[in-house]
Amino acid sequence: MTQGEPPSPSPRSRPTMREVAALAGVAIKTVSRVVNEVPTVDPAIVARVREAADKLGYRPNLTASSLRRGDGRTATIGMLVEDSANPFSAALSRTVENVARERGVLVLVGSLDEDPARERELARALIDRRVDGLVIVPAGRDHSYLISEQRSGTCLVFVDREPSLLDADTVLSDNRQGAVTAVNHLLKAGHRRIAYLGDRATISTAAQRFDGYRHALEVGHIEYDDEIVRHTGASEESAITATERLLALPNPPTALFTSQNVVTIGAVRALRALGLQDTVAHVGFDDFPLADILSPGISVIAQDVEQLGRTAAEMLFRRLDGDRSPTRAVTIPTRLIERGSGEITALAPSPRASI
Amino acid sequence: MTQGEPPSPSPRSRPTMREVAALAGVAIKTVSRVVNEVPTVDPAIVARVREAADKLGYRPNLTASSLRRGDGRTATIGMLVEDSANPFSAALSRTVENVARERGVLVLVGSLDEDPARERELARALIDRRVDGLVIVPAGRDHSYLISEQRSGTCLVFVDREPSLLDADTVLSDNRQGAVTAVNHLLKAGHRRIAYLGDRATISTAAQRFDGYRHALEVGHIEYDDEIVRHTGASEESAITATERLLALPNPPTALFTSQNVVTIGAVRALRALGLQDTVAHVGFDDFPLADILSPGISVIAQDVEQLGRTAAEMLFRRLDGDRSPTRAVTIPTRLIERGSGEITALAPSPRASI
DNA sequence: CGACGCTGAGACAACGTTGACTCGACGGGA
DNA sequence: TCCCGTCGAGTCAACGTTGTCTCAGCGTCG
Repeated sequence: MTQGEPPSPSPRSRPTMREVAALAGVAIKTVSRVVNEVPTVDPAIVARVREAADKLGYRPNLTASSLRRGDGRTATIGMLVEDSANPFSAALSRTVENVARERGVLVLVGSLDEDPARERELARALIDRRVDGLVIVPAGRDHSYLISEQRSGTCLVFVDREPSLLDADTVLSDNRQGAVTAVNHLLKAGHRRIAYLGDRATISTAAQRFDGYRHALEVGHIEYDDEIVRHTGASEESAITATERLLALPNPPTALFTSQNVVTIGAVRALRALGLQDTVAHVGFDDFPLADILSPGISVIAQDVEQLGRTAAEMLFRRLDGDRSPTRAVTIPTRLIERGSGEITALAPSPRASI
Repeated sequence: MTQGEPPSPSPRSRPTMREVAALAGVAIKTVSRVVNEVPTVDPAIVARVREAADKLGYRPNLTASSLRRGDGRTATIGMLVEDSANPFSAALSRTVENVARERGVLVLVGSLDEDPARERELARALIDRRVDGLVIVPAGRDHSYLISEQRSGTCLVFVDREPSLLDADTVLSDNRQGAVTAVNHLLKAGHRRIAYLGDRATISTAAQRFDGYRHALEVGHIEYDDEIVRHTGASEESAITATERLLALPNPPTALFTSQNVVTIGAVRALRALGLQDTVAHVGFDDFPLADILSPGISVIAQDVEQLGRTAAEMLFRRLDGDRSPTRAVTIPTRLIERGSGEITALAPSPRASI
């Protein structure tokens, strides 16, 4: 296990402009000008300063620089997601990172795990580090604590879920319409008994998707039945249990609409464990990796995560560039991807149902 | 699309200690003491300062604070991964985030996309922001550019891949042994013609896994055959193509060892497209979500990502806490997970092979 | 009763950098 | 030839905070 020598016998501290200036025989300010590529410096001096900087391994201190600079910008933004290891959050933050990269901006990422207290803590921690702006997939239902920060000039953009008690730019998927599309798709395949399985109803996206579900049923003249509706949390286990219970009902659903990717995966597992994956139709909200490779492939309402992230990041940077227009709420359309599971047609009433 | 009113008519700047001090009628230093919870302040004054701070929405400026403080710590670390949207990278950075969280440290994440130039740029960008330390999954093969940074006191820990031309703490999976286990598993099922499909051989993990592959063959007295070895990049497309070509050979392999998760997924797709998923045995290196739910389930050599990330983060923080012991290289064992695809036994020479 | 220690708060400088200003040298036009 | 504008480099202070020192007030003890 042991490898090398002590990493650094004397961890001498980082060289500063002062030292570079001394070595190059110029004033600190001249070093500053060279570092910032101010064009009015004699090329010979530029060369001398560069040489001295390289020799010392000088790296500018952006922390000090942003403190002194007029705009106080740190070229860093914060991103708060539900869980950076979850594919949706990961794809979202990666997109934001890509947009930020184009501008030399780095991203501080924090995971909230659906904990409103953690949201506040992390938002504060980011603000204390003076990030230029924040992209937030909120966990909480009260964002008034951000009002003063917003007023102090921190730009905020909400993605995937809307802010509450706060006026801020927002980018959402068209959750309601997506759910309507999903349910209509199942109705078209002849299903009349379509279960809803989703995240906790306090989460705004879940609520919107549920609303779409109910709306589509209503338009389709299907009576709403509480018994086949489950607002489980976003955990595979609870989704599995809920699915098992639904299908064990005396009058079980012939189709499932699952409104979140973890829930969808739980349902997929449960259906396979019961051997019902080719019997019970299933459409999930949110695409997920390998959904196409299962048999049957899982039909989903795919969110355009790339578009969500890119739009949010671009809105943020537009604000940072001085855009003072009224806040906007942008809706990104979703798309039905047919892969098989959603195209299973309704059976004649099952034996169980006819008992 | 349009929503609210202008977000902030006058984006007045953030309150400072000076303003809090003025409002509370005390000296700036006293505010500092209250903020830092120095116990020698009169409770009445503490209350007055707190009130003033709340009223103004004061938030300390960690940027300024870390500049002035003796240790210059920013309570921020950097994490460079291959692609934060890839499940392996995402899980790794999430683990690091969790460890950091316990200490109130935030994580700046950057994706390298296997680009050594980007590695250098991002490492520099992080250092310029004076992160306390760096956890790196390197893309490049020369890390000497970090020597001076290391000497200047920036702590570095490498994960998943080792540093080159630099002595630094390292946490690796036991890649060679994992590959040996995979190949042995296939040998045990009777396979004698086992293809290797992996990432570019310049990547150290890929090289180690390839080495394990060769070693296991040698020990098993199987002659190495260049024809069934492909060092494709880590893209699904190239893995699909490579798999197709391998199986179209006059003497095709009866088993596949894929040495990286994206490559594994590509191979899985290709096998299914060819209808060979129940015929050709397959073990992949790296677990991936839903590997268990496919049919057959994909047998894998699972890395203990949690352990990798946690160990790396803990090593980093130990250094930050002043550990000056020699650098260490820790190896994390891997684990074979049997799910079906790796347990397919060798067939009698296929018709094609006997032509 | 006076010197002394202690406690709690303020004054001041400094962290590394940059904005605003200054100053010397040089060149061109009157 | 002289003055003024220009250009390039330097001086100084300040960003928001904290380490160090100072100092006033008070209680205590010989």
